[in-house]
Amino acid sequence: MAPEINAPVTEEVAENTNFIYNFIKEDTAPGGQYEGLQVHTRFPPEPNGYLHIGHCKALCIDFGMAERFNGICNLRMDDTNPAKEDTEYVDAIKQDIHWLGFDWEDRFYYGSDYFEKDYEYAIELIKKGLAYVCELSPEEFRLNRGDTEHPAVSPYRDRPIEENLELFEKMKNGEIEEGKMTLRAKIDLESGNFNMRDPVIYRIRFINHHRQGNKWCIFPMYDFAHPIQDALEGITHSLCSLEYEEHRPLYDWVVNNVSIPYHKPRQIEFARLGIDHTVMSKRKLRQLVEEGYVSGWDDPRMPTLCGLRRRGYTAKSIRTFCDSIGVAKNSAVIEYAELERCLRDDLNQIAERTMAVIHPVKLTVTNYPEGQSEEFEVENNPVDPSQGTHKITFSKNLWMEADDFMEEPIPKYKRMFPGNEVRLKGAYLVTCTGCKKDENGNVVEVLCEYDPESRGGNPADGRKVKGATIHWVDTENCADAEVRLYDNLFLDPQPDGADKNFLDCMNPDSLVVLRNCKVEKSLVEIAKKYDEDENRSGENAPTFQFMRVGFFCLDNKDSRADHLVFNRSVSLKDGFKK
RNA sequence: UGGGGUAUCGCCAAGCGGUAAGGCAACGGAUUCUGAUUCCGUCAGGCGCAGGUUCGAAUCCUUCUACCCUAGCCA
Repeated sequence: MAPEINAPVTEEVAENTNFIYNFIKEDTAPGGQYEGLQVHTRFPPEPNGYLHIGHCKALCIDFGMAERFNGICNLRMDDTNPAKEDTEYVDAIKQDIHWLGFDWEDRFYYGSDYFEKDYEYAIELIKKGLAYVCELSPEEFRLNRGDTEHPAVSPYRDRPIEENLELFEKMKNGEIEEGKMTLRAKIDLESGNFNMRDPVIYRIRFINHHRQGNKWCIFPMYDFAHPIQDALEGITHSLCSLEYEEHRPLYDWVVNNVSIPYHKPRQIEFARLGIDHTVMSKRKLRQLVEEGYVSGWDDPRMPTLCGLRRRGYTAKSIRTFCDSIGVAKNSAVIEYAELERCLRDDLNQIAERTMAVIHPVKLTVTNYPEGQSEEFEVENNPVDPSQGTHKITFSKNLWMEADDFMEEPIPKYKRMFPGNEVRLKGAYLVTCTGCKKDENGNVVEVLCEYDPESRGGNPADGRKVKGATIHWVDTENCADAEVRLYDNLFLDPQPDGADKNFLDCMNPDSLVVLRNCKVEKSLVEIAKKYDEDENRSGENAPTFQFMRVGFFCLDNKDSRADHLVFNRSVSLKDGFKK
């Protein structure tokens, strides 16, 4: 049985309602303006850059809201400005949206598909006496825009309709120079809302359009094109960010003065997403890329979807995040910790556990026979036993984490220090007996003795181990790896602040590369398989939890089986307070 | 300055005249072969300020304040 149109999919749980949900519910309820219509939204990115997590919030609202009402959502490339857009981004945008798990089915459109219609509607406005050709140059236009006390002025406002028609035709035919003429909507030169002071709705641009080629030299402005696109697609709810709020009167004006075939769409605005310690504006992100502050749009420190994906963020975690932050009109800046928590939650369920030592120090089990080796089986994921186990080997010579040894322990330290007994994860109990240092006093080797009666990690006498469980890898059975540790791109929580240059706020240590890390040999096999993957940039790379260290994934660009590169997606929470 | 918005715990956020949900963070404690996870507990005598209406106000009214957006032939 087909789901009933507009019946909310989910039970009406108070937690997930928001003002937009409530508006749509009212609009589609009996007596509402869209009673009997299917909820229809759209996601309209401009193809001039890569999608970032801010877009994901919009995506979740546009697609999510439609889904919740058994409605549909279109994907539309908003490409009315030929100067800024490029086909290059279209595929990347589609890929990112699909990766997130949203589907526009067969409803993929370009704003430029409507140029013909836009043109017809412009003619309609002219014929109604609601638009005119203005010959003010851009500079003159600005000077005549008026101010708080003075209305705007255009000497061309009362041009006869016939003449407007002729001139607009000339504009269209390429007979008029760029900047010499515009088509303006005749609305209200005195409006306190400057968007209504006879806004330009068409400008001349002799530029190749990425899809229309040189078919057109006049291009509709967003404020004119967007409401028409929405109306023609049968959109009911046109959801956008807050900065369009004062454009709404113009949106409504267009919709009300042009003969649209269906119902009038309703624009509703919400606050865009802000996250601390990063920037979200396309201009700034582009600058980071172009000026080499990051390695590209997909640098794992970038808030772009391709960057987050490369970093190891799962689509699920990003959607959970967007769903958890709410929808409101308050300009919010969410703490990065919120995003991290969503990632940890997801990865904790799915990431295979493995041992890796990122700051290796030799650990020698002095009473273990030289040349002997044995195998242990360790669980792949303790929170999900169905993920099985894998084997690791143990010998006299191991690698351990430098952090896990202190010659003189600080209070509450329960790792390796002389005299302390700890457990080597999955293997044996060992007691630290000392260390060796180089001429500079740096610890180069830690020494310990194992308890042969504790195979598997459980002592024969059942004694309780006070020390920690330490991770390790066998020197005889490990691989070298490069590990990239990431931190916030910006030290300042709000690099976007009005009085600062965001480049001055950058974190010089946002990337730390460790080149001599030791990982379990079994990861090489996984990396080999991954080498054959043909869509590495479009999906998540194999992801692991390096026990006690953090969640890591293979780098989708630089990692190869003969040169492993891991990105730290997120660290583990560290409850140890020093 | 004109116009448009927004103010509820460190960060989000519900609340729509009946006596402050929830999440994140933080902090205790329990369990744990990851100082992780999980689990339990604590966390606004108060809703930007000041008045007013009301039996009762975060919710209604008035003044004020702070912050954000906007004044492109960008979207």
